[in-house]
Amino acid sequence: MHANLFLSMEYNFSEIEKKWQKAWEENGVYTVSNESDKPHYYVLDMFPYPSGAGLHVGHPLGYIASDIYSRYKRLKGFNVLHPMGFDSYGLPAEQYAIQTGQHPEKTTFENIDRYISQLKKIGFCYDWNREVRTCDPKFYKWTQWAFVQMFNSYFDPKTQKAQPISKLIAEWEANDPKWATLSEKEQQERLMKYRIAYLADTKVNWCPKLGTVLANDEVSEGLSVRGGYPVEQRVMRQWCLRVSAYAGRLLEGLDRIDWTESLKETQRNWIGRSEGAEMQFAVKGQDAPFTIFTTRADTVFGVTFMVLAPESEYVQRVITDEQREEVEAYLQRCKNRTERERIADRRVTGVFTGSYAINPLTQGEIPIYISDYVLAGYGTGAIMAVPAHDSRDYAFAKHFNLPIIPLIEGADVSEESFDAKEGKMINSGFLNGMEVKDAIQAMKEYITNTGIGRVKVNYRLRDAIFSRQRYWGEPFPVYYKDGMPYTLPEDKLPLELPEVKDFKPTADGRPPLGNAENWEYEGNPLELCTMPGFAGSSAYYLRYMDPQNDEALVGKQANDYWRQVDLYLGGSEHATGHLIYSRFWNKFLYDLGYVCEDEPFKKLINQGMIQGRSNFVYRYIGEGATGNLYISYNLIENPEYKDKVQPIHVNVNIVNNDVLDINAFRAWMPEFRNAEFVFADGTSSELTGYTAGAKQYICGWAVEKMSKSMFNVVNPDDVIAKFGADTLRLYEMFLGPLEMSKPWDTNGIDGVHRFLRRLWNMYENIVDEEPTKEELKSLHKLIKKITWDIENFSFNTSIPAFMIAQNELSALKCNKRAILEPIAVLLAPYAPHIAEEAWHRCGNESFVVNAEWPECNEAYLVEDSQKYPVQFNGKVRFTFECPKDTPKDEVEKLVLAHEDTTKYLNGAEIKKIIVVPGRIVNIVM
RNA sequence: GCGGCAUUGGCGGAAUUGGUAGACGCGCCAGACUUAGGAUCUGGUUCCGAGAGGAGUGAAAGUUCGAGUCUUUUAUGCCGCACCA
Repeated sequence: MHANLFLSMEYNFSEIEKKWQKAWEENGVYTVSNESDKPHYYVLDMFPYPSGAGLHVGHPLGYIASDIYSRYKRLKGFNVLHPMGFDSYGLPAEQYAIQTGQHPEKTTFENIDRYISQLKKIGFCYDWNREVRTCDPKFYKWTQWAFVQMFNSYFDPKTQKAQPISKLIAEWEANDPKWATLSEKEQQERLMKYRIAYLADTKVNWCPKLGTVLANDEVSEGLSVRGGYPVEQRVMRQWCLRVSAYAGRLLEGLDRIDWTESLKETQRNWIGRSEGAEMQFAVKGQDAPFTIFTTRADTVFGVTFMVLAPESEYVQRVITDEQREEVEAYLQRCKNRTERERIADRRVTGVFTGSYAINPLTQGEIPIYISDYVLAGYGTGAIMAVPAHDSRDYAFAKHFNLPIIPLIEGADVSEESFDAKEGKMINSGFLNGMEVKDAIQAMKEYITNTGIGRVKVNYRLRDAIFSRQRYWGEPFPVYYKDGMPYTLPEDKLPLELPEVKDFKPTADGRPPLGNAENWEYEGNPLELCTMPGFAGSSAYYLRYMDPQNDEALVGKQANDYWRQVDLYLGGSEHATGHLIYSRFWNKFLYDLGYVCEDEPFKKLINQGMIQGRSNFVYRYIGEGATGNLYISYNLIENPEYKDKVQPIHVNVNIVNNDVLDINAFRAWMPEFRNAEFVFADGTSSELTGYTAGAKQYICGWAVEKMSKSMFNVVNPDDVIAKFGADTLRLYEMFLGPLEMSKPWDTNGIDGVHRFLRRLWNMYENIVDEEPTKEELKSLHKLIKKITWDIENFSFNTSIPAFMIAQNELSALKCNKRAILEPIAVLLAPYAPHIAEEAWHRCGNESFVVNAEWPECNEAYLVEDSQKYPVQFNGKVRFTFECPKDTPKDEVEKLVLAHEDTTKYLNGAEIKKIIVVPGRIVNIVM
């Protein structure tokens, strides 16, 4: 009887959460319509790769934040699109399948199912009817479709827009008599140089271990980001996307979107705009000059040699016969060096070609060298070297004993180069006496006027390599005829991924699709490569707007309604990959009129990473050690144990608030079965016979990456089983500011759980009584705070606000509907299940997720003490408004004359008035 | 080397426009209830000091009546870019 009564009051989170998740699903509460009178708002999470390990506690951080914002926007009366899907094509999914010896389709679907069940338990308000999977033919039809559009388009530099390639053909037909004389193949070859998706022989990052080429953002320090395998440079015929054509617009668009400065800066670096000049240098004894790029046109008078990249097309032209052997040896050496070796070993290397260039200003003869410090892919692959004012040229000049001519007054170039762009020019003909900045400008004008060169903007951004010699990706809708590629007609899309006998990658780069039978179109062979992982993720946000549409990627009506992603949440690791490709892809579709916004993501927030928090036990290894005695962390600095203990990672799931569950520890692994302990108070389990309970063993801890080998992975399912989804959601937000990295630390989760339990108790017996002024103040303070927090993405500070309100109201023994009902609404974004139950306990039939957000009435917040000045440190403070430029003594007079002054001071004697015009007045009494 | 961000008690972190630093939670201390406590409740908890009082937001300087907040210098940590001419 007693026990039953007690149980009925208990906060049974698992029952409540199951009940409401079921009710929401059955009633289609989160189903979103494209037809609504309400204002629209689109909140998007970066969709996950469904990896084999499942979700850990770090993954949902961003999802929880976006869910809070979505629910808030709904309560504010918006029609909110908040979808979820799976980035299920590409390397990670395939690597997992290979490692576990299964077909990628099987593992991918299993992983997705697991992800969905984990996500559903957390109580997100996703509209699952709109789920997309990039490996679904219904979805990748539109990835292939976009590729076909890119193949059939070119970038018009005049309008800075993509145009149908038919326009280019029409122009050539009209104005270029040569065009008609070209063969079909020659015409195709010429067009290929303009297409936005094009096939070209390029230097690529080839990763033998993964058996595929990789894009620049998939390679870091010469190793593949995925797996960390070595990457080498190779020339291969590959599909590429002409992303570089959009460099200017990608850069300029950053100014119009609400992203963090650091992320924009990362993209600006990656795009790498640099303003400079291209200049022609004649080669002695040859007709054709070659072109270099420089940002320091002012330093032409100090050029003492030229350098070509080893892969430069100029190289063969300038090798003299006597130098040929030496040069070829050097070129061969460069070819064999991996990217990683080149980066690791930065010793100066190079070779003289035997030829000389003519300095266009001094007419002096300068030697032409080849060195791998000049990159073929940037600028023209050739530079003019000014050792006095460029550190790389300086190192080269010192090594080969070449002259160094200082060009700036006072620059000491005996030990190192002077790279700064400041000072007065010397030794520079007509530039002498000018400031560097003016000299750059003057030289640009000079070379433009004399025809030596022209002003040029260069970008570091390269075209994206779009082929992968892998199985698990979108097939290209491309067949080959006479060695040239043609795209499939649109009504043949999707071209489905075929079954193959062996899908594993090959070390020699033959794509697995070569194993497919009948892989041809009308007797012509189909492309064997597949698309990279970023293909499917580049436009998925558009598909959510209109996921069932068979006629278009996104229907015009749906796109006009939702327009773009209003809020995008995800990790900053996608800054130079997905977030560049998506912006490029969207701009391309915008140019062709398929979407109505030029930028895909209006506002973007990066959630911080959740690191692991590892726990340690300390095995005694000193004198007489048996190997199964463990010393409590607080004792390891004691003389008897210092330097005689060995830290061992212990599973964080058997540690609670750094206290080890010693029975669970003994059961964890056979080697710990007979473990004995020295507890926090110095008593030993051997001596006292304790096995559990009263004595505590304290574990040490450290912040490390969350990984299996450190036994610090925490599964959200376990947290939910123990505390419930609402506690998990609240606690993840409570950990700290959204955008900061922080360790997952379970210490303190009890505090949040306790709060929910106490709150729960307040909804036991609701009454319809008039609230007091104090109760109203608590409520309205909370409304104001929570509203501000959510609008400013400061979710971590909301939880304390709820706790304070709960404390205040339970001290007042408040159980009034007028107070508790709006609190349930305020809580709904954060802890939707308990809020729903509370809402129903207040007597509501509808769902709290459809309720209306309460408005704060400031009148309840005004206190008598706030109407009058706050007194502190002998000063009286209040705000006195007057124009900012009022002189100080004038303000003093105004203050003294003001009726409030006499009222506030209430007869006290004024000793001093401190005035800050337009702001605050302190009056010292 | 270049760029961005951070630094506040034993810990995570508050302080929203320059206005009483340390909210809230954890941990710890004390008490209540209890056979028991890794349950619950109440109170305390920045540091030094018995106290009055003093010091205090990585360090140093500056602006200001007033600085965690603004400026400069500097130290440390994290992240991004890097032979990009």
